[in-house]
Amino acid sequence: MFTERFLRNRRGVSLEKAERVRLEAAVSEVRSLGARKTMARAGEPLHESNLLIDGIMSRYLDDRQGLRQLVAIHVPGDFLDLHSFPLKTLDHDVATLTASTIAVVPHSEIDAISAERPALARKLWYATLLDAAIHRAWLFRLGRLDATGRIAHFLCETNARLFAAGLSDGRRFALALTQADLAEICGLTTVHVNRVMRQLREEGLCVFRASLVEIGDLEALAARGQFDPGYLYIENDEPLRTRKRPFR
Amino acid sequence: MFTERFLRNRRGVSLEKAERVRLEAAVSEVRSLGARKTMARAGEPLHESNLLIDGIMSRYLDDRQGLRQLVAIHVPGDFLDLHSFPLKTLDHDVATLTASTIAVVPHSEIDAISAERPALARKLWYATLLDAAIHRAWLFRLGRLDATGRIAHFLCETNARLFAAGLSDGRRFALALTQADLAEICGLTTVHVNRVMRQLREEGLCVFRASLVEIGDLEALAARGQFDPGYLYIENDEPLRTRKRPFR
DNA sequence: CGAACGTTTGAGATGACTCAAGCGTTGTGG
DNA sequence: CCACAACGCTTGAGTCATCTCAAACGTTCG
Repeated sequence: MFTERFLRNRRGVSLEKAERVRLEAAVSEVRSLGARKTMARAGEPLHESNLLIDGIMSRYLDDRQGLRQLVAIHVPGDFLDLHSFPLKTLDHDVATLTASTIAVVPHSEIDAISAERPALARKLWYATLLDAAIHRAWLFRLGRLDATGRIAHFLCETNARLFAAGLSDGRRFALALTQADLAEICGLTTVHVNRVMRQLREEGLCVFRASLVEIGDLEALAARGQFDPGYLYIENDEPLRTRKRPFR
Repeated sequence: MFTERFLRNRRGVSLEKAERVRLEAAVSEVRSLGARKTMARAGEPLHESNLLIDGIMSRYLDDRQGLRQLVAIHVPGDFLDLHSFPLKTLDHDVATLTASTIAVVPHSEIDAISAERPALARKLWYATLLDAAIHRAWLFRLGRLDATGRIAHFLCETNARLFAAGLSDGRRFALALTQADLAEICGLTTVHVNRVMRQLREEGLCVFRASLVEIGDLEALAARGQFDPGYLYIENDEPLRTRKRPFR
């Protein structure tokens, strides 16, 4: 039940019944966190990892003026900071964006799992590498796309991830982020995010209002953000696939 | 001998003698590759991973106009595309930048290792998460730093990584990249990279000429790029540490 | 009702880009 | 051994995307 969305709809790693039972048994506690709360800080030694059950969380790095760069967001089903199991400490901070519920898994349990069940351990490894693949897509976004492309790419990605988790129908989903959050994700200013959102709205590509994203033209939005869902390793991703179109 | 530099000087994961022997035994072949050769393409099913022994390699994503964004570079000691073991296919291309030598490790061997030696398997996992930590630093670089900061940050990072591998004295190292490579790494144009390099040279922070990087003022360079080596998990990183200074 | 927060819009500044051209070095074939 | 092509580096001039600063408006919540 806690693990219902974990690795859901990912190619080649569907969890067997026994594995799911084992993972459920590893949960020591369920916690609720308010919106905008820090959960872990860079450098702290950690002894547990957390499965996100509900809510949106973020991982970020601060610059020397106190501005943030988000390096990841997490949606329900993600195994948060599983990275801290091999690494022991994190290189970044983790915080909630919206109010969230997490299932706590002590590292000692993951230890036990990796000795008992190499196949399940490999699926946990896979989950962390999916995060790395998403990091790479974010690098592409920041390095090669203009402001409109970055927002378009992010919205397509989030649509796809929520679709895999069963939280988007492929066109429409709840997302309680502010324009300032989008700015910290896309390396832009809030003001400019606002102008881009207006443009996307006026062109009919996407409307983001009252914590609801409605994609008007997925094909055009994906083209604008040069988005291809391949890196998310989603099984049955037909509703997300679009014809590749030339840029602009 | 192939694994001499693998995880060298990383906190908490020094390889035991027996582990090193096991890993050496897993190498099926050693290959040489010329400069600028593609080694693996996105989407291809892979059945082996490679330990980089000598040379510089890159991982990149193409945009729709054929421009590249590099998402990682690899230096000797890195386990290239170990990601492909859990993921089966990669989401990006891998290519040499300079002529390189690699030790091939079949996935079947990694499979055997993860059943036989959970502790060593966890060190392999750790190595892939180090890549992810570096991705996050690159995200910070692209999202929050200006052109000069990006180049400064990249040069500090590369200095630190080569230092860990025993290939930099902490101030001076060989690096056979072109300004066009730096542009693809930092999300800039070649022309602008050239202007930034001149500026760094004129300010005495760093000279990059004839495939040799000489850092004139590491403290100032690190401050300019807001670089802190923590995310590289390097043991005995004193020569790399600098006082944190306000930006600019 | 007022404070806090998020969104929206305008005007002007600027960092990085584009286009264009020249220079130096290296490697190769005649 | 020279000529020339290929490549990488360098510089200039003009343009444009995004930022900064500033202010106003709407909504929510206590």
